[in-house]
Amino acid sequence: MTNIRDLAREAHVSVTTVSRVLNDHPYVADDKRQAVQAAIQKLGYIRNQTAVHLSTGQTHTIGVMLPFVDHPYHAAILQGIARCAFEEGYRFLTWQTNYVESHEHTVLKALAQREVDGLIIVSHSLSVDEILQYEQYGPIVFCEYHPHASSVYINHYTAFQKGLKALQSLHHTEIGICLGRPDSTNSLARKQAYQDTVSDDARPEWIYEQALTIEDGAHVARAWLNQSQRPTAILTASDHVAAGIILELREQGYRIPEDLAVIGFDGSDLAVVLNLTTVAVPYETIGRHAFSIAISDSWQQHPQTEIPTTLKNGTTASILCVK
Amino acid sequence: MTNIRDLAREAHVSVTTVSRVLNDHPYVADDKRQAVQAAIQKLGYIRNQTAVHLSTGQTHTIGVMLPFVDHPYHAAILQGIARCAFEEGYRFLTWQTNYVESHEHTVLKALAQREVDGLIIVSHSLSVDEILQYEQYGPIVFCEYHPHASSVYINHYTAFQKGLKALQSLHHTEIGICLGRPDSTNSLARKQAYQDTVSDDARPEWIYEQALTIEDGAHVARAWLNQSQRPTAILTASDHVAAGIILELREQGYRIPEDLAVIGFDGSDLAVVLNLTTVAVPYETIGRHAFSIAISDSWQQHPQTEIPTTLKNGTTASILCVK
DNA sequence: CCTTGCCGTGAAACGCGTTCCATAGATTAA
DNA sequence: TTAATCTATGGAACGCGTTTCACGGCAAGG
Repeated sequence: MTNIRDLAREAHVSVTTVSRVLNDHPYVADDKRQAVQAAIQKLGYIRNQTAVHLSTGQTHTIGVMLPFVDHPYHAAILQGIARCAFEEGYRFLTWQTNYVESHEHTVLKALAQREVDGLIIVSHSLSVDEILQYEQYGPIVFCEYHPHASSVYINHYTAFQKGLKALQSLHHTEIGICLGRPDSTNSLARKQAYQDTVSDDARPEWIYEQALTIEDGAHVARAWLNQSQRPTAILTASDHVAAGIILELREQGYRIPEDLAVIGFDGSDLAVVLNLTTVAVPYETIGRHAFSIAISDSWQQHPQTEIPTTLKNGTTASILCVK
Repeated sequence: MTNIRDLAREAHVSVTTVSRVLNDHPYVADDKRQAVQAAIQKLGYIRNQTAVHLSTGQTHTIGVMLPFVDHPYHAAILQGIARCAFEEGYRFLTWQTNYVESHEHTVLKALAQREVDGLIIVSHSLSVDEILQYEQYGPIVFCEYHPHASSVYINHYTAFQKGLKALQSLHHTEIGICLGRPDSTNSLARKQAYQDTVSDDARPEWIYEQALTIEDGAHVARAWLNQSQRPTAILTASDHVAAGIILELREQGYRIPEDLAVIGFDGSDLAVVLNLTTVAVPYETIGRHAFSIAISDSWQQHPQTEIPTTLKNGTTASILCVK
């Protein structure tokens, strides 16, 4: 493997000059520049990026921590990160943690070990304080709302409220909700929105937890079927869950939305094919913003960027469109 | 930032000994080992991975080239790679190329520049020969069949044939197919399977190309509607396209499968919610295999690993299940 | 004519962990 | 008892690009 010292010898210049040519530094005479370029051609030189990384102390790489890469919601954020990273000449490393804390620590350590210049945390189970201890090693940007950290987020409180109010405007008073991991930041905000919005009508047995997948949705549907007092509408925290509920109930001969109105969350392809009413979230935008904060200096101010959501009409909340 | 020389000074040993402690080398006396560990604690030393990479000439990182990260099919492969990478203590970098050749070159250059130890190519538009020129810099594993390269693949010919034969066994003789990028390796194999399997009934106007997304599926449906001679069944190359066709036709008042039988491809969530008959592909398995080949020495023999597919019954090819 | 200041160039240090090689005492095999 | 190993340890080179600093030359400002 030829290196810049070989080039310097070949071109009869110093390594400094070679480095200048490589980095387009202006203070190089034309003849020397050409001599170096000729040497590069002749010896087939290829720059060793690892050496650059060590020398500059930067890897031009951002790490992404997320529980699963194959959930459409995460994939869409990755998409945004990927786009932005490419444009900026950055790379990104993805770590799938499955919400295992030791795995999350591995990721944080990678920042400390300077494997990456910064970290984007899509979702996590470690406490924010614990994570923020690593901020001394580089920027950490959350894709969730955290008041004392850089965060790009959607307001799950108002987003959920949007869904609930839509159901109320369709004269539903008996409304249930589905949540994912019950103690996650997002779930807490959603639960709060539920309690505040339906207030007197809020019922603990109408809060279905641990609902993340299509199968979980089917479980929810069966739980609903077994209840003596059933809500007439359910707002879910993901299109997958909404899909599971709808499929299971249709299977059992129930009609959507006549027997149960359902609203999804995400605005995924599933919502398109099932014509779900859903709270659409621009995940790609979240990824883009998170990335650009991670590579700028602005992260030090812990900027808060709220990304708006929109209610997208389908036919699962009401045959008539929700206005 | 403290480094191993600081540690050596603090612990009154040589840097070599420090390095040995860090790497669990046996030839270190217990007292020295403890002295070093104490120094690590005291000075808060954190290993600089970049220096390790430069020194060892390995990055413990594999690059993944794919056109889009948010397609479920690619996300599932990534999932497999992510799992395997984590288990092996490797990292992976994802590059989204959008099938742009210059972007693909960027990825290949990264291998040459030793940013990654190897490359997994999920899908590409550059020629295989061009890509293989970079094999001198490290392993390159394809997730498609290429006889002269390491590849982990599903046999698109037999997989497609499976779908076609299922339709034939349902007494369809007028069968159309949807393809993605018409000249991709996969499409060529599929086209061949089509021509061989339906032979006399193959019709160029029943080969719908450039069909990749749900919307593309809707286009196909409209094209089908406008044809005077229509196939009675369509085998698609992705569940998205199948979904698009079905939704558009249902919208127009047609019935699936009575008016048109449809079979998808991938075995994605869409297939689940629409109860699609589909050719299920274990993408995660592909990712796992590709990764383990990339980090072993076996790639040099250009191993060929075929991953089997299965036909999954739904209700879009026949009300009765396909046997 | 002298002082700034910019241009062009190179030696050497730097970032930092790994590893080859030499050294020396302690064992074990012969 | 001697030769051959094994254990333990350190110096120094290595991987390789970047950057600081110093220096000579030359043009513009005063």
